[in-house]
Amino acid sequence: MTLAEKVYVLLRRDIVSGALPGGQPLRLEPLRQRYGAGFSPLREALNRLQAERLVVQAPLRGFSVAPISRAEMWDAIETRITIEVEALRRAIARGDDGWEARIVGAFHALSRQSARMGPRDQPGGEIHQALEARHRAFHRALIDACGSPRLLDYAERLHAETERYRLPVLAGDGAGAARDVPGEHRALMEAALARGANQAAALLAAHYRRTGAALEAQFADSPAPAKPETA
Amino acid sequence: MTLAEKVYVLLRRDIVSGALPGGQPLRLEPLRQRYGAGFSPLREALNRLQAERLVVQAPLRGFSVAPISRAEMWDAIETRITIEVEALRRAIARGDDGWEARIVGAFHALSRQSARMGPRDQPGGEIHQALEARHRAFHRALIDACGSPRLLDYAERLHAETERYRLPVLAGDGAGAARDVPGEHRALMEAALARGANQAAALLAAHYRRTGAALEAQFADSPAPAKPETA
DNA sequence: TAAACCGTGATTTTCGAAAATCTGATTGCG
DNA sequence: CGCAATCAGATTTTCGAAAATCACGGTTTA
Repeated sequence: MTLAEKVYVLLRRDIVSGALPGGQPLRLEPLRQRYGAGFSPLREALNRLQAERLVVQAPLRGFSVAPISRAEMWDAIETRITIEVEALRRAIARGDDGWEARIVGAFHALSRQSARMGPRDQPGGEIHQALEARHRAFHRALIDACGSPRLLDYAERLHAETERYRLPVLAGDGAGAARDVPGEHRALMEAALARGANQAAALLAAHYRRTGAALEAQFADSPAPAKPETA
Repeated sequence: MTLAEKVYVLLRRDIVSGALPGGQPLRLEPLRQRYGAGFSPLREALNRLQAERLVVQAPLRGFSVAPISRAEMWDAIETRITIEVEALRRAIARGDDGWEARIVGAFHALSRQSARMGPRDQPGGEIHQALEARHRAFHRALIDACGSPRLLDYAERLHAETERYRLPVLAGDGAGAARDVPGEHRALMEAALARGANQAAALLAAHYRRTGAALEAQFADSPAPAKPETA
């Protein structure tokens, strides 16, 4: 693995996790020290991330982390729904026994790790990171049999974009208020295994929209959503 | 505009037009002479193109133009249909008078340039390039009011990917055999203006699938689609 | 006073050399 | 004779310096 690729992975993780918050300028000298790489691999990684909408570049004024906003969050979520619903429909139409088995397996692993999470586990901790990995693996397993490398690619990118809004919020406490996420996952799995395309699609869309609604709180204060009146 | 960005635009054009054919290794020293740039801007451009699926990188073995194949072509086309149909539905739901006006205008400009094309115009010539630009502008105008920067982004990328299969074929003669492309465009425009979402979606999908079918001929010989039998 | 002009320092961008790695052919050995 | 090890040339990747550009504060001028 080349150094440029390592830096790409690290930078991506730091942006998605929120360690590098939206809008933050990415000056090259500090990045050089942080990631122990020269200008070339750094700039290569930044250019790749720019193509993924995680970084923006202002010519001759450098890079910065792509800003976040309510509108951007919803666009990422709704686009993700468009992509993943289509992929899910195709997977339901094409998936074989192996596809079903991997869904069941991924759901089981997710449930186990979910049970392992205590209320005192850090959002960045090892237990939680494993949970995130299995959550991602479950959603990926659902659409894995869709047969389209591009849909899977876009799904992966939109996953990263939406995680930028979810992961930092987990630090707060009242995140999953009155919501049965494992139940949603189970219903989704059962609809997929029963080949109920319409129902699975509706469940998947509702799942992501509910997450989005729960994440709206973080925008409650400054970047106003509605029309300005007095100020 | 930085040098890296210029190189990106040039490289992209050369790949989409087929001047750099699929699979061709992109050695850095020749690229350096061809585009008059050092390693850094070249590699930055290549990294961006890699994220757009126009270039592939083998670590420590350099870059090459993303290979083309029947399967890749259809994946690009079907993904494009998924994206643009969704964007078109949203545009039809949201578009205002300005959206309608831009569609009518783009269609008019496209028709004019289409009439201007004689049978002796080169595929790379100025007249034909203007036609391509207006064709692209028309399809873009249809979905411009969708309100989603990501859908428009993906549509743009998939447009580039599919053009890789269409542009080189235009050099041959029997391309648009027995096909009324302007008529398809007109029907599409009329369905969009009439806010017939389902019909417009069907017309758009058929439009792209028909193009794909016409482009299948180029794979007739060597990269076989079905199972190999004797050889 | 306000606006335009110009240094100065910081930052990005680009360059070409140096280091690291791969490819292919040759040699040596069992 | 076959196969592993080795070497030379080609290529990619990385580095840090040099060039280009920007931001900003001070100065001059109308």
